[in-house]
Amino acid sequence: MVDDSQARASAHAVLAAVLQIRQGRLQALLWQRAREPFAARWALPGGALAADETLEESMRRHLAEKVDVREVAHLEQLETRSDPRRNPSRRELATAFLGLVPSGVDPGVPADTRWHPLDDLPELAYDHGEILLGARERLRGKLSYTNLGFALAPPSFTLAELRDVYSAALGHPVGATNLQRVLLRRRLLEATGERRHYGSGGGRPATMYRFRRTRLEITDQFAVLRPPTMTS
Amino acid sequence: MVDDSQARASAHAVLAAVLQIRQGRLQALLWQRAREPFAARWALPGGALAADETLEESMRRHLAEKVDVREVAHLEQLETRSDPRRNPSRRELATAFLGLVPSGVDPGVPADTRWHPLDDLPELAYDHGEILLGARERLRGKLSYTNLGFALAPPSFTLAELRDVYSAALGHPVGATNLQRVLLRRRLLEATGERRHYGSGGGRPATMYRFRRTRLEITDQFAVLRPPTMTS
DNA sequence: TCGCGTTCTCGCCTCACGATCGATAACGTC
DNA sequence: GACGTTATCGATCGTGAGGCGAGAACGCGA
Repeated sequence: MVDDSQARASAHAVLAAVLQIRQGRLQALLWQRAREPFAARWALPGGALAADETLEESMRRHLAEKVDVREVAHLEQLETRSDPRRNPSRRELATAFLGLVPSGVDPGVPADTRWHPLDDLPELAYDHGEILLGARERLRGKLSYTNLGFALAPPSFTLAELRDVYSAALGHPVGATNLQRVLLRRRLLEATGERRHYGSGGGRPATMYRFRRTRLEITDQFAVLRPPTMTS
Repeated sequence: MVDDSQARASAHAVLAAVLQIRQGRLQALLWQRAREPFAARWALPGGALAADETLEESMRRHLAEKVDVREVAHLEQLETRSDPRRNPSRRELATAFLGLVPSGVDPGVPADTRWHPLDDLPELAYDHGEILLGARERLRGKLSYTNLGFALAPPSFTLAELRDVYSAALGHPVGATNLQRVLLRRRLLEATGERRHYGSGGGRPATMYRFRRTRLEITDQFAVLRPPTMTS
């Protein structure tokens, strides 16, 4: 155990914005505080950094108390918050993370923990509200120029399902036709060979796809000022 | 003063990758360590976080020891490094920053401090080499979809000069024609009304431009999966 | 003053890519 | 087997980036 003076002095916390598409909406994992400060307010999962771990190790350790960490398909560091007054009781830095859980799974969570849609949030503890909105912006940006979709989509899916995932995450309608062409041209998707129905009624069965790679990759060099086209 | 146990326990540092285009090359501000560990190695400017300041305030305070901070046109937080072994002498977290100095000015620096081209670096202390390369990647990305060029370019410039700035920062040739069209279409540049010569000999004088805004702005919504075009 | 080299500026063309729409394919259901 | 439903694909359009070359605007020297 660390003694109290060390714990107070080191005071570095990790916080996760864990996001998942649930019921067609982008939702975040929050838990309700029991004690002061901010008793009864909702907060991001997290906790104190220990002496011998990296920030990411610490984040996974604390997340494990709330969800099955194996369900988290992507974890990435965001901003480190440092306002001396962000925690009223004591000076504390906090490094935020973005965690993504694929759609479809429903990890068991403790009694004090619940999913909340990002477009209908309660008031949050500390600066967690800002962190959450920042995490959503990061997600939206990276969905467009990386293969990050793999972390939100189920292991395999029809294009209609994938369209709904992207649409919920981005917050605006997305054309399925276009989504297919873009992701196929970038070679992000491959057909599994199976087919399945989307809705209840009949109709042509959709071919199922999966993401080829499940690690983050940059897939779109930014348009402007690209190096001279070297056509092979 | 903080006592030793607190200083050891809190051990959070800030580090800046300060970049500028000098002699047509992207260069970083480094200082040469006098003491162990890593004596005689080159290192990023920075220092310890104090108890009552934010990370950015701390970063500006420490930077002031190396350069005139008023010359730093942009300062933005990067990754927080947390490997327990990154500092061999003691556990220390470090939050990295990206700082940009406009081309043209030559801030006075202390005797132990010098500019080094990023494509010809010495071996650096700690993990500062990785930080520096990460900072360059961030810069290159943001140059393409924001107005960040303002922080590297002089207050006013010809298009040929601006092309050289972008070319040095991006590491590949950039067409002046195209650069003009892109930046004008995005309304990032405006003509100052003056004209000036670029090289030594004669030639048509170039019109001078400046950036309209000197705060970071996103200027290019990512291409993919854009919301439906709402033509006004 | 008149050419001449130099540098910048602008317009035209091409190409790649996103967006949209309509036609066709592949099912369930009655 | 006809019909509604859903998925898929191709054709087309618009837009923006890249490339090239003609002309514009200078300095300089004969």
